[in-house]
Amino acid sequence: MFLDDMTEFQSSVIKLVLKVPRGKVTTYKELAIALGRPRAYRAVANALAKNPHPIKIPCHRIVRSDSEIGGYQLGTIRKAKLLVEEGVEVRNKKVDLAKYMFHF
DNA sequence: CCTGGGGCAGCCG
DNA sequence: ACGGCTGCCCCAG
Repeated sequence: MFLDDMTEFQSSVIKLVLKVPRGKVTTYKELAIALGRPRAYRAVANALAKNPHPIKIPCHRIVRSDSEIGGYQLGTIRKAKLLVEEGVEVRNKKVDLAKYMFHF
């Protein structure tokens, strides 16, 4: 499957992302912490940026710590749309973390 | 609200 | 193998 041809780091990031339920979000930083590399948030973002299956992998549920939805391979607009479809309200490119944040 | 500096896996020469 | 970039970032100032 898609977890094959990628590094350990990358696949471990993907696995965690798959745990985030619909209607919830988490941050790049949270993922880094969950991975035991609290300072690797930038690398986490990169891993998702190159993810080969943006459809099967809900990387749109990963937002920035400052509550901005952040970037997306297929366009920020698309990311916002996907979130809204899942029930996460997005206003001015921002989400209510206190309300939608998923904790590992 | 904007800015600089920090931090890290991947990619490329 | 080595070193210098480059990002779906973060946070203090």
